[in-house]
Amino acid sequence: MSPDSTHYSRCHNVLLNSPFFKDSSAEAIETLLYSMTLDSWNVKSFKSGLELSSTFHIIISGRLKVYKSNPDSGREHTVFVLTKGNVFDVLSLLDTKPHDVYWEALDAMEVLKIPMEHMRHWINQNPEVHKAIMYYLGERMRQLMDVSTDVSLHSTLVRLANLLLKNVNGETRQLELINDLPNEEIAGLIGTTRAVVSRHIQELKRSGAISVSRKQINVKNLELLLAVAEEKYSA
Amino acid sequence: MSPDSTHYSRCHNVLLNSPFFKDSSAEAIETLLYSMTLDSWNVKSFKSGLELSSTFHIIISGRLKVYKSNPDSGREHTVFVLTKGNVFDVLSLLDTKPHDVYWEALDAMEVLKIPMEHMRHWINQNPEVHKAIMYYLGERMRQLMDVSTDVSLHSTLVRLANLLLKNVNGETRQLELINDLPNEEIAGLIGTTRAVVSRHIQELKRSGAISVSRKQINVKNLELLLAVAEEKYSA
DNA sequence: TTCTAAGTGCTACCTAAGTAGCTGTGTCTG
DNA sequence: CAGACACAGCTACTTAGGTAGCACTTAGAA
Repeated sequence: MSPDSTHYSRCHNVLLNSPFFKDSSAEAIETLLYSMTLDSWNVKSFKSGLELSSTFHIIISGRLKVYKSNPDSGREHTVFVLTKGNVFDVLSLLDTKPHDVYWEALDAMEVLKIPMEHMRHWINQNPEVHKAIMYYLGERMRQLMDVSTDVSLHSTLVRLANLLLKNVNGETRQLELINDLPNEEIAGLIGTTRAVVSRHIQELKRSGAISVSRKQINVKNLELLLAVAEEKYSA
Repeated sequence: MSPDSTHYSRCHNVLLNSPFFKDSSAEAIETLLYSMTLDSWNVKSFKSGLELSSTFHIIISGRLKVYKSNPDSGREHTVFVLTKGNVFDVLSLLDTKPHDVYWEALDAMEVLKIPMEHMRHWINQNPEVHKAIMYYLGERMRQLMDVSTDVSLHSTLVRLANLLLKNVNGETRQLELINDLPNEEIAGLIGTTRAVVSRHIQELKRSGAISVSRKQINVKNLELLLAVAEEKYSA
């Protein structure tokens, strides 16, 4: 991407604010940006592990879900929702082992891409980024630990309440990142099915914790939602 | 630990073979070993996140389970079983955020310990280890991804079969790492309860896939077990 | 050796969660 | 503007998995 592209400053900004590039020098980032290409993906674009093992990506805009699926039952479980400044696939960067994870765009997206080998080379040239990368991996691992035990330790109602709490902005009380997702996607996020989510949303609505309109959940009573999440209140 | 300790060569060997120290020079490892202390832990020793955030550990012998628990229900879910050459807590190494995970020794253990700050300093002095650390983290993340979706995508029977398959030695057909664990611990590993594990073990026994004696499972029919794991056979 | 605790196997029961299917409604597209 | 989809809500039903409790066995400590 050339510095005189109309998108350049926007992309540059995303990189500067990305936790992944926290310790990178401005020069290093500019060098990197120079060898990257901006790409547009439609909503619901689908990628599998194989396709992404040879190209490294950085999200400029839009959301991407990372999920595993069981082809027999058709069930899906979303592990992450990645957004602006996040990178993928970080595992393919570390080694070349295969990886049975799928990716799907939740919105129309803009991504910067670069051949995996270029990225590895850039990292070797800029060893000061190792620290930020490890920090980034730590953050991801922390999230994964939570996801991994969530399903067996908590009921679906509690998981739903926790999902809402994790994504509600303390100030504005607005849902972020997972707003405007259909029930089906919410189900994937907490490892259950559409019907069950719908059922629990009704419960939370009836108890006054939330209000609902099409593809939109509003948190009405944060304390109540907290009580549900802590298994103190059974809705 | 001084080089003339009776345990020195054994510890030295573990470090040399640890994936975490793969890229470290012999000198660097010796320097590190010099400022570490060997400690013995009893079976069932229990540590919480707080205690381990200020000291870094390497396992010399014995197994350690890393788990999360729900104090209300008493349920536990084991995320990892760490063994010789593994290190903990790797997350506390990367940042200082708290971490609600628990550790418990499955056997009597020997661990090498060193203050977290010392370890961080040693890593800074030996940047060539960054690569091995990232690789190690990648491996852990891969495992976590599997754990995280396992519970919602597969039935307990399938998870049990998978657990056995993952830990069976292809050559000897012996269970490794998780052998001699009581049903209760196996339950924790697949995110369910003792009674359910017992039930499914009976099923697998009846179908001829495994044979069982006290705290011991033997794989009898690998193909059958594979069929169960792939949801082709319902036992 | 005896006694206790830990571990397993099993019965009977309960319920949260999953399945199937239908209706009405809002939204996008041709 | 019309038709097709996508989505939410709801009913009725099924079932895997969780709970409780007890008897028997084995291992290890006293």
